Amino acid sequence: MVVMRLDRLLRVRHTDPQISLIQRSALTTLLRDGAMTPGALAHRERVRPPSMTRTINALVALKLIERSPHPTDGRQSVISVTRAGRALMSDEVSGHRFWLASQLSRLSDEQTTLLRQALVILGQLGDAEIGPD
Amino acid sequence: MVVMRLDRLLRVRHTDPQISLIQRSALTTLLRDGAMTPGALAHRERVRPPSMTRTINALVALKLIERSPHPTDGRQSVISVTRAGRALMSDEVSGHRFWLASQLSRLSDEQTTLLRQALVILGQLGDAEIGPD
DNA sequence: TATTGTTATACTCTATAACTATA
DNA sequence: TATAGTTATAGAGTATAACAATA
Repeated sequence: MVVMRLDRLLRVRHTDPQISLIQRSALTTLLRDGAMTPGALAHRERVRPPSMTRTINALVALKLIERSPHPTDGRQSVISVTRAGRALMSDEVSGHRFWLASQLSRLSDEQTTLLRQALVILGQLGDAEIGPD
Repeated sequence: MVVMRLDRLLRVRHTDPQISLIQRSALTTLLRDGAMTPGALAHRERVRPPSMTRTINALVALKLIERSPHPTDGRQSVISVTRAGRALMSDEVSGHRFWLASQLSRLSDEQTTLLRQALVILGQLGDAEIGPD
């Protein structure tokens, strides 16, 4: 229940409408783990390929990511973050332009540390059925 | 990002289709905080009144909650959980019938304790702008 | 005139099924 | 024949705007 309400809160408080939170999530994964195919990205993001196709199309239209042909398999393509995409994410992170940042700044160091550890556990829970790939 | 992916995961792994997770959340709030008006419930759940109207209608149709006239204000109504609603939630909790329970059982005691503390902090974060009411 | 709640409508994100192209 | 990806379509959940009833 807490997770669901936080999710709704994040969507509502997401005051930078340049890109949606889903798009941001995909972009973050691409930056963290490097270029990958649409299928791999869908897998990482825990959505089905058609859902990822829509997100990819939106980000391509914004020129934040780009499709390149796969070197060996003509069916696949490789998605990578453009210079503009990196700039956008860099701006957002460095500028602390989000409601979330101000909320987190209210916490004590102990609480921040605890949350950091909890996120690791929760992330692993989410990854459990997927594997490190 | 972790919160969003957990939210998607919970929706996908929600294997008991008797009621949706949103309906479950509303029911949990009503059980925890007692009967209240639709407006108050929408406020607690961080959704707008029209969204809550839909959830309430679904739960009323399932006879899990019921509307009663407000004692002093004819515009409002009071939503309370029915006997069937209590029974459903009781069954679900005691039966540990969810994917989530099995996932959590994989964790060590230390991890469980840490998560429990983290949920308190996250819950307060979510409540910060709303107040104890 | 203000407030509570509902109805009407539209948007976002997700999914399954069907289709195209390549392996 | 199987796989990767896209397109078509539908469902769930949320929002804003407009409306009805009551304070």
